[in-house]
Amino acid sequence: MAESTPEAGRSSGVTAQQAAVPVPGAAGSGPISHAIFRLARLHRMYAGQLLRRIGLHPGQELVMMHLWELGAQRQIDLVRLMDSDAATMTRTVRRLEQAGFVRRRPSPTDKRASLIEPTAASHALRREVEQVWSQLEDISTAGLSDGERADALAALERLEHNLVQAAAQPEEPRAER
Amino acid sequence: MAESTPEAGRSSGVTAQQAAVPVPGAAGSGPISHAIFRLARLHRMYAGQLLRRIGLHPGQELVMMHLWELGAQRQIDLVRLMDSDAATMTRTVRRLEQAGFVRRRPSPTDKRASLIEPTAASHALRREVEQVWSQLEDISTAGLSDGERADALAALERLEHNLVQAAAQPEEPRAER
DNA sequence: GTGTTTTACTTGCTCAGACAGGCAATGGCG
DNA sequence: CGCCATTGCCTGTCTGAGCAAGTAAAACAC
Repeated sequence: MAESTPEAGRSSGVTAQQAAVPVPGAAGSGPISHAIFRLARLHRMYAGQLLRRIGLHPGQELVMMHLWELGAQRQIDLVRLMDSDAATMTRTVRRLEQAGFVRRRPSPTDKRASLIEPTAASHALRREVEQVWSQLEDISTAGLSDGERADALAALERLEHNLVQAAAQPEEPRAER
Repeated sequence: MAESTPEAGRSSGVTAQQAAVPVPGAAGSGPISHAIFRLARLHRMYAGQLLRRIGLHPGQELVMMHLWELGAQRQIDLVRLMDSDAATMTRTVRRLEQAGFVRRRPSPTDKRASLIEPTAASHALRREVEQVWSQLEDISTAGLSDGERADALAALERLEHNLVQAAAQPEEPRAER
């Protein structure tokens, strides 16, 4: 009785089969929501695998990309760019610093802030990170025509827009609207 | 110089503005991938907020939904259903047990395994969890026609399918096959 | 000047998630 | 029967992430 999925084999690394049908009945109540959940899970998992190969943890690559692109930034700037958390950024920067990818420099104008800048050693990573991103994009959009990609992107952004809107209005403030 | 986003305001709770434009240049290299990332982030954040109100952490609701629907399950079954991790499941079940939502019962046939079953107290949660899911679905798909929802769902599943496929074949092993 | 508020950052807690290691029960095979 | 690989579960460790609280500097008051 308990054995429902006879093919459920490997449990580590890249499990593919189950990810396709994780929640049997719950999918009925919220198909889109659930699809977002599954897609996010897979995407995150895949990105994590690719990033680990180059010595980064998920999230760290975003910090590095911003730094490479914009140059030295304060932590609060990184927080706002990534819509992250100040506490998380403190620790992420510290780990990137320990890994030798970033360096801290006191801000010349603000003693509270420190400027985070990428080290020379980190530049070797840049290519690899960009490769990971393009690889992830290729995998995700494999077999899609340009039109289909545009449609998919539009759909994703539409959903995102809805959530952003909802986040802006915590609870429908008025019945009419 | 460091002040690039003048409107960047609140930093706690539901930040909406930045989420719409988090990665300026990186979005160019991987628009779909990045849209998935942003959507996942928002969706996760919103689900987390709704779940916290009913006393659950993200992920716990999935365990409970499976238990409500399928009845007592071994941990390994839950792991496979959710495509989760055995270690994570150990701790999640322990916390749900401490919260009084599940109970452990030794398996009659396998001394290694224990059966996890929802408590009577947990049934009160079921409605709330289902409400959270439908609320999340409503928010995500607000203003979408039936056709648009179907399109969005298809797009999400198409992307998911691609990632599942890619996960099944770690690195293109052979050109033919 | 002094006082208050805001800002930048840090630390503490708790959670999920991934990985590695380990332990005990299971089940197959000679 | 006994050996041995597998299975189910647990612990330790590391990561991101969220929330709460605290510190120090800055900015803005008066």
